[in-house]
Amino acid sequence: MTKKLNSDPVCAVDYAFQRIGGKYKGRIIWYIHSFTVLRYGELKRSIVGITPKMLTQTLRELEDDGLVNRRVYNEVPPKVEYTLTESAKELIPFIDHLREWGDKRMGNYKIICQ
Amino acid sequence: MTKKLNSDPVCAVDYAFQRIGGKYKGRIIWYIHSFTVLRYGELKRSIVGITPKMLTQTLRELEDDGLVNRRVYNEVPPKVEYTLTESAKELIPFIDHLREWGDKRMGNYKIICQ
DNA sequence: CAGAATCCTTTACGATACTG
DNA sequence: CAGTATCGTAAAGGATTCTG
Repeated sequence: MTKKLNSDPVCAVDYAFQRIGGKYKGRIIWYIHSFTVLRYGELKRSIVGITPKMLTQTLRELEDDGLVNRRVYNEVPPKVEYTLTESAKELIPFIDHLREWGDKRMGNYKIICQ
Repeated sequence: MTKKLNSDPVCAVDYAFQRIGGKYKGRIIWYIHSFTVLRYGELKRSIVGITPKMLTQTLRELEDDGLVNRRVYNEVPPKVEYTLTESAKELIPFIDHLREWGDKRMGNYKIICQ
């Protein structure tokens, strides 16, 4: 199973934050957007330090919420590609805004991302 | 003490989400923005179900992160007002966009907020 | 390669009572 | 009114091992 239900959202802001909150969701969406399409292993290498469990779990939640598409190729070795849905793409301009906002204020933390 | 350090953000997106994540931050920012200025008790009544502990803790984190101003009047009974900083105001278009996005997709949950 | 399974730790959050 | 303090629960996240 993917995850416990979040507590019911009490408003749209709340609802939205529940979908894209969590430790990795913002980054995952941003990375997939940056590369248009990413395989599981590529994501794994991009999100430094994430465990396979968390990556899978987070991707499933995003899929369940209609934010990412999961495409499985029937090959050996296996190949799975992740892309953003149209719904998720609507979020990009403002995740970008958020990124700039964060960038301006990060100061010390200057580990590069993306 | 207000809170444990979040794990170090690894990029600007991450950094930003850490500042405005959590169960109540989005809503608190949104409410203060809607009313321009809110007292502690008014916030308490707006954020239905929040405990004083969580409200205080969340407000302190927002203050520490430079997102809200806390103004204390030296009166009896006490009076404390919260407003958004310029930095937080930059986030409003983003949160508004997010709110619209959430609103479009909420479906069932139609408890009104604001 | 792309994960699933299991177990465990940490952190967020909640209930309740009290105070200047 | 605007908080603190203490204690407890639940959810999020991590480590490690295994598999089709």
